[in-house]
Amino acid sequence: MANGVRVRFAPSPTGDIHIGNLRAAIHNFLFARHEGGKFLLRIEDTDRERNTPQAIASLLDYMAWMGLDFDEPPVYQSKNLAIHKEAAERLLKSGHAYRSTKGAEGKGEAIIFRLNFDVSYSDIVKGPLAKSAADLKDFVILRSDGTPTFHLANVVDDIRMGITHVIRGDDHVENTFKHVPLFRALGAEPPRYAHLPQIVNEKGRPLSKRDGDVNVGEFRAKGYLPDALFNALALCGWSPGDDREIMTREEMIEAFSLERVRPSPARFDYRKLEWINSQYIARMPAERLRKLLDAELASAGLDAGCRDDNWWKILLEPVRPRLKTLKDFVPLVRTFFEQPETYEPKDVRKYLAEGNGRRFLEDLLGAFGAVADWTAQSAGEALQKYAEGKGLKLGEVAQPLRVALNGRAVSLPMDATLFLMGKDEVLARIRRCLQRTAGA
RNA sequence: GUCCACAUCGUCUAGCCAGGCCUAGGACAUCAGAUUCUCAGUCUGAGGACCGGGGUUCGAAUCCCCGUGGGGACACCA
Repeated sequence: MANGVRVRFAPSPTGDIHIGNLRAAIHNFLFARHEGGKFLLRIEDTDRERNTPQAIASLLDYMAWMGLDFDEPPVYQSKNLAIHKEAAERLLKSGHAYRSTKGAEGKGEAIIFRLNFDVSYSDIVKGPLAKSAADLKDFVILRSDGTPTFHLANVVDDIRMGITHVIRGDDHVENTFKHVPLFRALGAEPPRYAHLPQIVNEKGRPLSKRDGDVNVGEFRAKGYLPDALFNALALCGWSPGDDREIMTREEMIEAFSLERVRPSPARFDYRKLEWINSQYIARMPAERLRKLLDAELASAGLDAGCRDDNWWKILLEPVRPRLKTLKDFVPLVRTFFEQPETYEPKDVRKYLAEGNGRRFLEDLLGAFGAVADWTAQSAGEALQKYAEGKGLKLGEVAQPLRVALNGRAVSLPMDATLFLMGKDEVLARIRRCLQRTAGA
């Protein structure tokens, strides 16, 4: 099924990947995989000042993080400079271009491509597009300093790489009227084009850095999973045509087609990404999740070294549905590593000062103390039995206990909390709370 | 200003190309109810859209025209 499809993602490495570009990369990837073709990477590193080695390393790192595996070694555009120049000279000889100093302000002669004829092409997502000679004008392909412009470099490299489909943002639609004739003048058949709609912000304008959260790095830092981001971005401008939204990569590959990409701009839905992320967390294998969460603890300076498999097993179940992102984890479990610094006054008043909360806590000291084998089940049962014995609803004792253990009336379910905290710690915290809130 | 596309719930979209199956489907978000030891989650339900105007047609969200709106492109940037 190798039908010769070759596509490329051609970012200029400026340190981080904008989600608009990332979406283009994803669609290129999906298309290549769907067609059984090749997905290539070309690093457009001709701007030497901005394109540092670290920027390139970070680009490669993000590609790997997203699982955007390319099929051939990356092509570095900066290495093709001589070839670009040679192409410009060939166009000069063939009469497609000419030398001129126009608009250069004394910089010397540049090579200009002659564009004085009608151009048309058929875009896979936008349909047939045409421009008449009157609306087109000659353009520079080789600057007076001998360096190629984007248009020349882009086209020459695409020819060299055997690119069959160019899938990119639709801010390039107009450029294509330059690129198509360039391909022909260089004796090559132009590739098929698919221009992806822009991703816009709240105001309908293209996403810019000022909007915040536009770079992959920011999403990674905020605890989003690469697969969730991939899924959300794949759905940006594209849909499988049925009602599926959460899809595995294989399902997306299977369903993907450029014909189904919408031509109109799309706002990126951050809330939906959040939801998608929570879905991925909910479905993720426990082993992987544990590894990721362990890293979260480490970066928060919390040592989980002494926690065993069972501890994690008990923890994961109630934690999963509470995570929208990985960053929600530490606040949920900090209480298992550190005593509460303060007791929420509102909760103290409601659950300890006003009712019989303090009495319950004192009783619980005994009830818990009597539990020999401390598990989530046994600790939970002790609590339940105590409540039943008093003719109380579980909540009536659970809430005061929450305040004593966590400093506030919100926590994971009590059975898990009791176990995860450990018997000694539970008893110690109850005593401490009784002391600190005495007379409150 | 010129040229080019675009326009369905608050948002992302299905439907449009091949007009009737659309009293316009799904998802996120919102609201309500249920479950419940808190918070989440889950389940059930509700509200919510074819930009406007003309045409074509027995019939238009779907085809055509005009208008409007927001956008893109007009560099010796990429």
